[in-house]
Amino acid sequence: MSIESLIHYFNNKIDLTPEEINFVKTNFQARTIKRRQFILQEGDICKFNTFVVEGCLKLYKVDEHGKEHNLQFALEDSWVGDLESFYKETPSQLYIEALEKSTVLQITQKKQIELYLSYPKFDRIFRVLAENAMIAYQHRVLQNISSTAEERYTAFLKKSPQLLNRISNVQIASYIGVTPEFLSTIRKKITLA
Amino acid sequence: MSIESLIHYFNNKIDLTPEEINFVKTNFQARTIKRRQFILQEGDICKFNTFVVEGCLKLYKVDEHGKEHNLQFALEDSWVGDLESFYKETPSQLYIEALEKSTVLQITQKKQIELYLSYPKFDRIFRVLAENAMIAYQHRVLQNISSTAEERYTAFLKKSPQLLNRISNVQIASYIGVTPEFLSTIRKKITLA
DNA sequence: CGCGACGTTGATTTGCCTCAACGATTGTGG
DNA sequence: CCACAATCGTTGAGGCAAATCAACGTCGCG
Repeated sequence: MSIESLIHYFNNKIDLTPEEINFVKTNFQARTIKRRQFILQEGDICKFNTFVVEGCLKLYKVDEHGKEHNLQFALEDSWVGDLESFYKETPSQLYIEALEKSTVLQITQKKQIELYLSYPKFDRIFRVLAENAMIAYQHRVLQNISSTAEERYTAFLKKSPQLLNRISNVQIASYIGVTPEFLSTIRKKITLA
Repeated sequence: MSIESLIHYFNNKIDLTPEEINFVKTNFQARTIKRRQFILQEGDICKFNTFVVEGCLKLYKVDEHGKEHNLQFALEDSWVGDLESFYKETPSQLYIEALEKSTVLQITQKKQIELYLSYPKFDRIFRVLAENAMIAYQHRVLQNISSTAEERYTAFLKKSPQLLNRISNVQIASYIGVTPEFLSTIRKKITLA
């Protein structure tokens, strides 16, 4: 059962009581997502907070010219969602789409709030998660401001070498903020050097 | 007393008990910072989480060419610190410097942890703060990837018009990720249009 | 008063984009 | 399971947004 991996994930951070385990088991819903299937589209309200058990999804925005800009790749044991839309119940500006066939566990906003109110331990767990995500985005802002595309690409490779085999260069280009064509010239330059 | 503004700030989110108020009063330390004074420098461990009562500070990085890149302006009723360095007790890569004479309230890492352990309410408060900060940085990453410098500047003006009178264009340029020279040509173009 | 930070302008350079084209992979429907 | 379509990765020519470098007047602060 995929729910076991979520229990295991939480226990790795702070041990859960039987009662908490029970709440998690009854309020997270398993779901399988096909490749190219969406679990969130622009204009929709983000109904779920999503934990990835297996597979890979991307969180991205489509700009006014129709171009996609990747904010996040969500792999095994990570969370994905548009938190702003999720908590405030406002229309999302983002998309979440599966890059591979994936299995996920989802909780509704109501139940997520109930989780916090009933078991404050989860305030702590999700506080730490949010802090770490914030720190990661800070690094990314600094990198976008201060580094060249080549530096961003090599930093990406260093930080996420596992993704190289799983994700196309088109997706990586969109994540680091360059066109696929220019990423190609970067890659050529690197292999020559 | 400046501590009252912090109590008020917390009460605006979730009402504090007398005991919690007492903990806050005894564990946050007031401090005044002169203009151009640092409360964090690269290489140091970030010893404090800082609440700004009055004034304005900037959080920034200096790159290998000696250029500054602003991550955050911290005004009244906001928090500033290098959370990564603060929690992990690792050397910081960032600077925090006062842009104006400021008064702040600071808590040490030990006491911040104690705050969470003794009063889980603060896990919730800081979870929400971290989530909101994360969302703001997501927007900034998307903007850096998908918008021109002119769009970033007008978005900045729209979101933070109060800052125009308080902060030099050099600082704003560093925040939106352009050179002061180019910001100047952007501003000229806008006033003409 | 004088010095350093600021804001601006202009000339030149460069990093990256756009558009177009092509072979190689991948995926999929019949 | 094959054939065709779609996506991917690459290359090249040309163009634009923004950086760099240099210079200069202004202002606020010490």
